[in-house]
Amino acid sequence: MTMSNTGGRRKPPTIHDVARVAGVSRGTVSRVLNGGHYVSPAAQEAVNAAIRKTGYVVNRHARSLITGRSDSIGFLLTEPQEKLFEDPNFNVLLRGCTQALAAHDIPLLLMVAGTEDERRRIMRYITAGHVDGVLLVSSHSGDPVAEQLRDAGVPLVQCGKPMGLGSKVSYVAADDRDGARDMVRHLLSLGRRHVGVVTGPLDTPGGVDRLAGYKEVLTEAGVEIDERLIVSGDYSRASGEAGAERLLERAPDMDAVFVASDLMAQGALTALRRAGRRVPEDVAVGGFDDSTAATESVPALTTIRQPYDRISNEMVRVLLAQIGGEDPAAVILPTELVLRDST
Amino acid sequence: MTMSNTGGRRKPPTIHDVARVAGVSRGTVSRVLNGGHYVSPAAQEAVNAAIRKTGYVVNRHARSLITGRSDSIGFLLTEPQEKLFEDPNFNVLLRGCTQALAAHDIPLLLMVAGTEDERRRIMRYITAGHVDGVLLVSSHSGDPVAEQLRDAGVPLVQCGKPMGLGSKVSYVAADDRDGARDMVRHLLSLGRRHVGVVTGPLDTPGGVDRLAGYKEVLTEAGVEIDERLIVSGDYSRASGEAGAERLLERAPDMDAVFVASDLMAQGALTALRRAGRRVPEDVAVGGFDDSTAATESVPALTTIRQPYDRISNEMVRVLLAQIGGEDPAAVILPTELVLRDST
DNA sequence: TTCTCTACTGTGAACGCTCACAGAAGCATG
DNA sequence: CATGCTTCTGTGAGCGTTCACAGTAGAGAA
Repeated sequence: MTMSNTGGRRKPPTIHDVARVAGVSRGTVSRVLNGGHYVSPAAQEAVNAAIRKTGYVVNRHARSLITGRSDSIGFLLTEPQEKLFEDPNFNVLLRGCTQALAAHDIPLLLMVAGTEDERRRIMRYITAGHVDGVLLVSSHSGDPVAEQLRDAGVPLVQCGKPMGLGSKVSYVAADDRDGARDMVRHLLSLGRRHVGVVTGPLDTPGGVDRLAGYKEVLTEAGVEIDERLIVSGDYSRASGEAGAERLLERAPDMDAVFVASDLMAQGALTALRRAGRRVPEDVAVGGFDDSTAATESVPALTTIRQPYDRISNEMVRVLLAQIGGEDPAAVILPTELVLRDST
Repeated sequence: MTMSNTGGRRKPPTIHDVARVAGVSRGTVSRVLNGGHYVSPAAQEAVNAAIRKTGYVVNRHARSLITGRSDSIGFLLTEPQEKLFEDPNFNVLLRGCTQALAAHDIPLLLMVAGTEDERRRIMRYITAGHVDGVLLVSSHSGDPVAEQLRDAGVPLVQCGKPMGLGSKVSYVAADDRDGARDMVRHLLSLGRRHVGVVTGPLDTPGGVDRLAGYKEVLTEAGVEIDERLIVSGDYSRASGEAGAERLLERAPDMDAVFVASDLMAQGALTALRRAGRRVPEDVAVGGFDDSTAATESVPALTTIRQPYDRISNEMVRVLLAQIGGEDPAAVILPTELVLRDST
């Protein structure tokens, strides 16, 4: 007479069971589980065999209860929700972080703070110690969440350079300024001299740095900076379209434009097409990000590749280091010019 | 002389602290926390006040240790990783599930099983009871993961109809067949009679059902089914492009095409443009999904809207019900025809 | 009065693990 | 031979909850 297995989950084996099977004590099993120092090779072996035999998996709740660590980390997105859907980079980042954490056997908790209500609940959850650290993604980068978390003593790494420089918060970012420089240099090298720019939001470091790179290269090349050729956007498709329209209106002789995100560049292409300009013959267009939008556009966008795979890896590395007691760190990664059909 | 706060996190208050402040016992606090039955109004009040005052948040690890529940659920994606980046619907689904779960105060663990190795680790994690249930997204829907989880007694809801009908697995899906019918009827109503189709993968129910809907409407309308007008794709942009190319080659008189995903439809637009066909004048194009790809295309795609917000809500609802002891359930949601510029 | 029933409250035990400590065994040193 | 050191092992306590149980108080019925 055997019990039927169907339906209910059977109770999983505990550290006790493993100890019994291996013929050792709980303590020894625990030591094997946590690095195996001060354990004889024989015991080590016996315990591992018993783990395999019983199919034991550590109960993380019991462990966390005593260690105070949760051995899980939060991926926090504080964005109006449309952003999540619009930004193709987000996926890449999320996937990268999941993978990097999986290598450490650390689960990722996804938290989206769209509304004020969600924000409060999430903050309570985090500060209650239910995650060991937070990977923060938020583009309106004066985000109070970062400071709140830092003040609560929660290890934190932000994606992208934060606004308040004084705040000691770790971050990982691409080199926006240098990327912009590369792109504008490239446009100049094509012989274009009336180079417009649609910037990102100028209350974010990314927006500011990309504009700074643009100005720097023009000055360096002896091209006078023309305020008519500078308009600002907010990284959305629509703002790219509107921005390009305004540029054409103000400076019809524009022969190239650096658009500070691929999504905006897509919008700019639409506006240029509507105005009867050929790309790249009449106007060369340069984007930023190398997102999926860049390859899907017609023509495909010349753009600046942000190394999102490396960014996610670095974010995880820096966060784990910080949880391990190290000081906050800033990492800036190089970008790369990707040539396609729009220039 | 006060201790500095900076740096370390202070120890959070426990249920003991709350009990002391409220002047009641642990048991009473616990009862308030779990629904408040058999608690006097006065005690109720005192406990709530004490919770506010102390800033108490329940320690989920301690709770889980004794209840056996984890009060968290897993969002499992078993896909080759490119899919994650390509599919704009994935974001919508993920966001929807996060939100629906947040309403129940349940954290979502994101798990991506790209490699065989990841798959094994994740299965061990899940079957060890570290999540109470799983939301499964996988397009190659003969996925063994579903059966494995079901056999392990893990509550499970799949997104999209699973292949093996015999397996008693919950799922939530859009009405693919009916959506396809609507689209093809629409194309016929425009006076088109040479309607091609680029199907989804025919080893998936979605692919099969959309094709079935197509055939059904044609037959119903007395239009003979022409095998030259049927090619199959795999939902990727590239396969849509190749598919449309093959259709034009085999049936140059094609005046409409139903493409079983927006992403493929984008590819089809590229192929049609290259072949010198105007859309929608020469060839009307209908997509499927109403993803962001549909509005970003030029021209914007007429498509079939899948109610992803409702799908995610239903997935969560069905999963929680199943965790609560109810039987597996299948939910099929209606689609909607969205008219844009491509037809 | 005495009993029963209901509404409420407190208490000890347990969940599965890690940590600190105590102790044993082996070996070299005084 | 005692002493110290290193390497290894077992044991009790406790992490913060929930749960089952016992118990109290008050109301109504006999």
